[in-house]
Amino acid sequence: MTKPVTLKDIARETGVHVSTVSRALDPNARTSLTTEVVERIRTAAERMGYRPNRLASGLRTRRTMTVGLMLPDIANTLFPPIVRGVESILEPKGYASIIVNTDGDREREGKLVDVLLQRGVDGIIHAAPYRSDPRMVAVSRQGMPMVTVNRQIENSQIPAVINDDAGGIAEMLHYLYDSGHRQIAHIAGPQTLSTGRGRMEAFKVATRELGLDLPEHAIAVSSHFDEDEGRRCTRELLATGWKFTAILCANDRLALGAIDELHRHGLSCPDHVSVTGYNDIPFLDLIPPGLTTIRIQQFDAGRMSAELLVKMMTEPDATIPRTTILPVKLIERGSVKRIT
Amino acid sequence: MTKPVTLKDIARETGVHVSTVSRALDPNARTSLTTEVVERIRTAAERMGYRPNRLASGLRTRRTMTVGLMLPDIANTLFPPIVRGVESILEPKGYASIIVNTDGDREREGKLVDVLLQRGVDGIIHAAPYRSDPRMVAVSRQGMPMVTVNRQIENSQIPAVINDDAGGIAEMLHYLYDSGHRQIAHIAGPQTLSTGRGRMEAFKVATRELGLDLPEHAIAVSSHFDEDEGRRCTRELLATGWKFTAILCANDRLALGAIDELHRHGLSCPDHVSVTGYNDIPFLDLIPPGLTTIRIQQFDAGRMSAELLVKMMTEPDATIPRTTILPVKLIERGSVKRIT
DNA sequence: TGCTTTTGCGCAATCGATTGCATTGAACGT
DNA sequence: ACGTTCAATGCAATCGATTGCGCAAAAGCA
Repeated sequence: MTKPVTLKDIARETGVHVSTVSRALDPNARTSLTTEVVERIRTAAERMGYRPNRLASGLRTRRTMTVGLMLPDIANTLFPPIVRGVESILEPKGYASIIVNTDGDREREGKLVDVLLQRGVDGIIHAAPYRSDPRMVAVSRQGMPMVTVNRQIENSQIPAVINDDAGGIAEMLHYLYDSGHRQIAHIAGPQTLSTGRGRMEAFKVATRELGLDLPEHAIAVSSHFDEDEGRRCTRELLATGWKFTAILCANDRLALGAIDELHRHGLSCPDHVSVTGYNDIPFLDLIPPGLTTIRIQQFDAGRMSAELLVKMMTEPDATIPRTTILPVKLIERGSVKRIT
Repeated sequence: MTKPVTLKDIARETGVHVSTVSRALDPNARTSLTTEVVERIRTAAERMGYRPNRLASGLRTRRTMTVGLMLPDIANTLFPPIVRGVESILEPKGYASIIVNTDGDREREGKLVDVLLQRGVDGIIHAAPYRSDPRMVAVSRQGMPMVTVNRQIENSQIPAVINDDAGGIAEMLHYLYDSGHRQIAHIAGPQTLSTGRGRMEAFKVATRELGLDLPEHAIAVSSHFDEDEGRRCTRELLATGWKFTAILCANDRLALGAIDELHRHGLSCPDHVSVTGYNDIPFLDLIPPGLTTIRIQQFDAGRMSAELLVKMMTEPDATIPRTTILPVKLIERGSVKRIT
């Protein structure tokens, strides 16, 4: 690699000291320097193709202008829009981000946090925390600016940007109720995740408020937010013998699995059973019968989490909202049938 | 942030010089040190929770153990699997990656390369280059290890890991031919990209070899690999009045757009017109009529590109294949109808 | 004009880890 | 027993940028 131009090179070229060059190139501290000198240095820097060495400046200032972005899995379509939202704020401000995939594995999460710390990130945006996540809480307590997005760590002071799960689930349940459904099953997400737990709690609250008296086995709990678990939980529900007319699923992939499993049992959606999802992942509108779901604002959630993080990194004493809840929207498609 | 433990801290604690600590902790250079000392230092380091500062070591050694990963858009489902493939190699070796999204914008690409250079990346994996991309070629010429994946920069020495476009297109065309189709249109990808250009050339070659005599306007060229352009090109094809029975599209999203546009004109796929895609993006099997397409190996492409890059970074004199072509596979679904 | 204040810039330490060279002490050979 | 060799560790420079302090010259003041 051709040796890059350094401050020293510019200093030699312009006949001044490197500290002068440093000051001349610093847009903030350009105090007490002749404009003539500043101009001379800046043109020289430009001409020589100077690019500041972020490593060196990071070492000295203890600010690397790097943030860590922890995801469960970038290949899960839920997360790329969050990433873009985050970048939309960070990149213009000069931050670069290191993305790591935890695969929902606590041990990996631990290793990856270490990786981020070794690289001296200025802050961390965590889209894959567990409801209880002592390690991340500890890192945060040590003073590392941190925000969670999409999920949250319960009983912690870590700011979270989440979607209105309670509102979304309630709205969906009312929608099913208004469509005539009374026997409504729920395929819940993993109870170790705030989204899985929160949506299940919301389901219980909302059914109670509606006066629905559902059997104990109306809820099947999945261990992963994926199609296979959607299928397994559907089998579990069918095996109870209970005659439900709708399944409210904690996310879209569980719902896709549920629809598939219903078909295998000769039950069609929505003719025999209505199914609803959550998140509104891409291409859902093209997949028959068109999953009725709750659209969440992934990009905005990413954007807002980055805004909060920047504030935490640059204004340590600023007041940061503990929880930011974004509104959601019911998307009506074909997977819910009105019954009488 | 609580001050991290440094070599100096360990040196003070164990009563030796920092250079001794450095050597004791270096798995390679642990030569000529008493095992007793090494052991004492290593346990102390462990106990104190030492984490090496990658910035400092990178500054000194000029190896940051960081690579840049340039994508068009992480939200495009084609790319996350490539990213995971890349990480599967880099992460275990201690590399972190900085991901940037070019959005197919040359100016942005330039800025982002600068960002990567400032951060002293040891190498770059580029999944979003143009067929002609002088800036990236220049960076490569300066000695920056670089590999392109999925696409390639033509007339350059930059190693590329790509899929067998010629083979895939030929296979698909033969498949259509064998299904009785003779009037076959092509919606080509952007001609500024090696994939768009290459697949179109392959289409021409393969039609010639089959003795198909297609009209000039059998090919509609898109400006982006997306649904809207698929629709526009389909309108263009329909407007010619030529009676084609199949459209071979340069990628899946163009194909989805094409099917949609055909429907709007009262033409169904595959009953009136057969349509084929390329890439085999997720959920395609769930979208009727099931797009017949070519499956490419994204994860493996990512993995191999990372393997090549690692080799370039660690063995500067190693021989690196200029082009690595991965096999593809035709996935038969319902969007092609056999005609007589 | 002589003294104080301000301005403009250089000096040198610093961030944490690495590494060529110097040094010390012990082992070795004769 | 004494010079030589080698093993084990210390010393100090270095990577590139930043920044508190200091110094000299210029400006301001009476």
